[in-house]
Amino acid sequence: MSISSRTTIAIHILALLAHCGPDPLTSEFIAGSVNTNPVVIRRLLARLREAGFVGSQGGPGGGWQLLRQPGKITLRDIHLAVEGAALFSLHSAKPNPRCPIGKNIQSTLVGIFEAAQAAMEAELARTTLVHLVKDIQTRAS
Amino acid sequence: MSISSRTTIAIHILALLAHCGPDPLTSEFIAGSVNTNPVVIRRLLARLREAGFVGSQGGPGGGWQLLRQPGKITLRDIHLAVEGAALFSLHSAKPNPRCPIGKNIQSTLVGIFEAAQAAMEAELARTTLVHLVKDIQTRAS
DNA sequence: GGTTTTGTAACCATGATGGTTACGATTGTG
DNA sequence: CACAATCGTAACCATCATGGTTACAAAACC
Repeated sequence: MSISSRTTIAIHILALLAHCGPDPLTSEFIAGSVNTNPVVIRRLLARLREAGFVGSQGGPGGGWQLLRQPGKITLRDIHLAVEGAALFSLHSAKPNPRCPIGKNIQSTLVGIFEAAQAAMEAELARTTLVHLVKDIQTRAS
Repeated sequence: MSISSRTTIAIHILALLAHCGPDPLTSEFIAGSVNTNPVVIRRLLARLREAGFVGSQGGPGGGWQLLRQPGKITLRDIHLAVEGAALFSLHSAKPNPRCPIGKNIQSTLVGIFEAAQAAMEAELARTTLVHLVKDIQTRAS
């Protein structure tokens, strides 16, 4: 399988917050842009709040605000905040320890997979929310 | 989510074929090393055969053989042969085209996600089956 | 007090995944 | 030719992640 849409939606949410300025946005408004249910948005925003990217405020006029400068949030940060697991899955059952390959393949693969994941994340780290929103606005014009 | 164990199992299978030399291995033997069901192995090997990495032979003494030199098969090749989809998923429903962010975020993200996937694959491409088997054998000693 | 909004639990439909059984087709051996 | 070994593949199932939905309590503001 592939990485779920959580990373995409989280990036969308934060890009919208960065684009729309300092006033709070409600989960319902954000859901209208993403085209999904507000609860899905709130679930994701809960993770982004744990990571310190956003804050929330209940009641009328409430909603969600960016807490950190969008130039200091990279797509890698967002991805890590909402997608916890390692990129590659190892064997579901432990391979045969009496086979020379089975006995040692996991410890060898782990290092390779971590390097591949790090390379992917480094590429995501090259784009900040400021870059992203500028790119999006460029396409809009 | 993360990448399924298909890539890991496929690498395991081909490493075993490279390690055990030219004689064919049966799916049952391979399943014993991977610790799973032979049908799971045959399903994966069917994809690897489509990619031209292995050939099969029925009947007694039959089984599976590497068709290409293990120094010319990289982990990237194996990954691509068994895991088809793009690494990142976009929105499941189309974002709101009347929102400036929603209207253009997908076309912007696609390029970024492809670059991230390419970086990950480039890292996998650094390891061939020969390298991998040597690393595994080094750990075994 | 009443409205708005968040916070979160609960439930569900869907799809991917991996395991299992089953059985036909092919191949080699005696 | 008969038989055993092996592949090829369909069918079914249990499990899990995902995302959508409803519901409702809690907090905040007017």
